[in-house]
Amino acid sequence: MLEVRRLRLLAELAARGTLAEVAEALHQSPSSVSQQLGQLEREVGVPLLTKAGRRVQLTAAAEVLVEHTTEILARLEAAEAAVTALGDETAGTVRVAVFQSVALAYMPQALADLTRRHPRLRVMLSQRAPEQALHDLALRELDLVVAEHYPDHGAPHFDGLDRRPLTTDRLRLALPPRGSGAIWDDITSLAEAGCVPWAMEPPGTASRHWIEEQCRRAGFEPEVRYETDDVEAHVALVESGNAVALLSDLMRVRHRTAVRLIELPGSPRRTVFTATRTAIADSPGIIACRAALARVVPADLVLPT
Amino acid sequence: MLEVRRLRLLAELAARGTLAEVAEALHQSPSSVSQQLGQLEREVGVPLLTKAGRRVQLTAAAEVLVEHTTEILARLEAAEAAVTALGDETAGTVRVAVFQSVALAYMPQALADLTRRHPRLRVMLSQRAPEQALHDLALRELDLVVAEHYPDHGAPHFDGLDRRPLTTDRLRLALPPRGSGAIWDDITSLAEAGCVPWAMEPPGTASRHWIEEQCRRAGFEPEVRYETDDVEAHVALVESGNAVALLSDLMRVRHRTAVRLIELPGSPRRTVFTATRTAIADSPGIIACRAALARVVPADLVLPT
DNA sequence: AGTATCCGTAAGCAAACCTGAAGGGTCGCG
DNA sequence: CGCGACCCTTCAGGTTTGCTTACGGATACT
Repeated sequence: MLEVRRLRLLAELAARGTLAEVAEALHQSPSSVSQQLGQLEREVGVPLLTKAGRRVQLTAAAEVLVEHTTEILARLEAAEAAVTALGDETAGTVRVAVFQSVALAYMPQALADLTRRHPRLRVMLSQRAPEQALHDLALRELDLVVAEHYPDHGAPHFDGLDRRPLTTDRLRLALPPRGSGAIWDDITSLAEAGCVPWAMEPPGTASRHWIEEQCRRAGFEPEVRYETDDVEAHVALVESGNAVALLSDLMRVRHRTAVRLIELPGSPRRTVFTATRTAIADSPGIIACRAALARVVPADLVLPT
Repeated sequence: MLEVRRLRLLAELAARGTLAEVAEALHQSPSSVSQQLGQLEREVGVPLLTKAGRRVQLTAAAEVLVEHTTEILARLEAAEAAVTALGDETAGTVRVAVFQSVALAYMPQALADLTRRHPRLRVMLSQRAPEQALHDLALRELDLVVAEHYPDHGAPHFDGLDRRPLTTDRLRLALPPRGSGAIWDDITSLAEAGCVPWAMEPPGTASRHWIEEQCRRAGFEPEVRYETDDVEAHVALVESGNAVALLSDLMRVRHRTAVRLIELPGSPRRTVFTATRTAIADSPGIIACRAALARVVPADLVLPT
C-alpha cells in the first residue's frame, strides 16, 4: 500500500516547485525528502521525477499521483474534522490569517469573543496579505483566511476552497485635510490627482493593481512616491500632507482620521470574505471563528464621510 | 495528520469484528494492533473503542472514521492502479479466486493464455466458494473473483464492487445412468425425486439454498445424504448410482459424464460473473484477466444433454 | 470450576526515518 | 570565464517508531 506521507511529499513538491522548499515547509531536511521520494518511486515502479536544470520536474505519472493525493489529503482532513466535531466541545486549534485593516479593526474584539465562548479553542492569528493567505490556506498552512476581492478584479482561484462573504466596504480617495496646501485643496475628483504623489501598497497586491487601473481610466499614471503594505502608514502620510492614497472604510473604523475623502467614480466597494478548505468547513473551530467574525463585523460597512 | 495505516486497522476491525482477526489478516500480532489503535485514539482525542465482553465495540466516532477510511483506501488503491497503468506493460500480480467448476473447466486454458500474452503478469489463483470470495475481495485479500448468481436469489452485496457478467449456464438434475436401478429410472421430473438420497453442497452456499428451495416448490423436502462442496464428488456419487444432484453445464465441459439429465421447471440458468473492486477495475492486470476469461469462456454455455 | 479466547501493558529488538556532511551539477553575476 | 549560490543526491550515523514476545486481567463456553 502506498504511504500517504510519501504521496504528500510529492503533492507538496508539485505545489511548491523545489524539493528544498518542501523540506522547509515540512520542517525536514532536503535529504529526507529526496530519500522518501526515491522510495515512492521504487514502490510504484514508474519514474516520477526527471532532472530539469538544478531542479526536478514531475513526470506525467507523478501528476496523476498528485491528483489522487490531493483528493486523499482532503478526505483525510475531512475525516479528522468530522470525528473531532463529534467531540463534546469545540476545541483544538485554528490557524487564522487576516489582512491588516481587519486585524486592527475587528480581531481584538473577535478574539475576546471567541476565548469567552470557547475557552478550549486555541486561535493562532497571523497578519498576511490576502493573496499570500489564500495560497498558504490551500497549502494547509492556515485554516481560515479573511481576504478581499476588488470589483472587476479576478481573485486568485484555488481548488477545494470554501468562500463566504463577510462584509463590503466603500473605497475612497484620501486627501490631506483642508489647509495643507493648494495642490491638495484643488483636487475634487480622482481625475485631478494625476500630478500629486501617491502612497500605495507594493506591486503584486490586488489593491495596487486595482487603484492603478482606476488612475489610468481617469487618464493618468500615478506617481507612486511612497510604497508600503502598511495601510496605517498610508493614513499617516495623507494626514501629514505628503500624499494621497486609496482608503477603505475598514481603516476608519478604529479612529476617525482628519483626512479629506473623495468618492471614486461609481462608488466602488470592496468585498471582504472568509475562506477555508472545504474539507474542514464544517469543523466546529472554523464554524466558531466564522460566527465570531460575523458577530463583530457589520454585514455592510457604511461610515459617514 | 492521521496515519492511514492506523485508520486501516480501524476499518479492518469494523469489517472483521475482533482485534485478533485483524491481526491475523494483516500478519501482525494482536498486541501491535491494540497499540496502534490506542495511538489513533490518542491522536483524535475521542474514544474509539468500548469494551464489549471480551471483544471491543466501535463508538459512533469510530464508525464515522471508518466511513471516511473506506473512501480513502479505495482512492489510494485507485491511485496506485492509475499510475501503474501508465507503465509500459501490464505487469504486477493479480490475486484471482474462482469456484470449482470454473477452476476445472477453464482456468488452465485461461492461465496459459495469460502467461503467453503477459509474461510479466503474475496471477495467483485460488479456489474459493463465491460467497467467501466476494467477502475476501471486499476486504482487499483478492483482486478478481469469478462468482455465481442463482436466479431469484439475492447475491450478497458489497460496496465498491464492480461486477460484470461472464456467462450463463443451464442447471439440471443429474440422475444415475439408466440401468442403475428402478428407483432411479422411474424419475422423470424433479417432483419425483422426493424419496431418493441427494448429494448437495454444505448449508450456507447459494447452490444449496437454491436447490432446496426448488425441491420444496416441487413438494418435498430433500433427503441430503451426502454433503460436500466438491462438485466432482457429486458427479461421482450420481454416476455410481448413489444419489441425485444438481448439475450445471460448467461441470460437464471437461468430460461428458454418463449421468442422465432432467430439465428443471422453467429451464433455469445460473449467471456467472466476474467481480473486482471499482478502484482497481481499470488496472491493466484486471483488464487482462477479464479479457482472458472472456476469450476462454463461451458467452452462453449451451451443451447438448 | 476449568479452559480457551480476547484485549491490554511492558520490555527488548529490528526496521524505518531523519540528520548532517560531502559531492556533482546548474544557474546567475561579476 | 570563473566564482558563488543553489539544488539534488548519496552515504554513514543516531534516533524514533513499530513490532514481537511474554504476562496478566477479564469474559464466554463446557
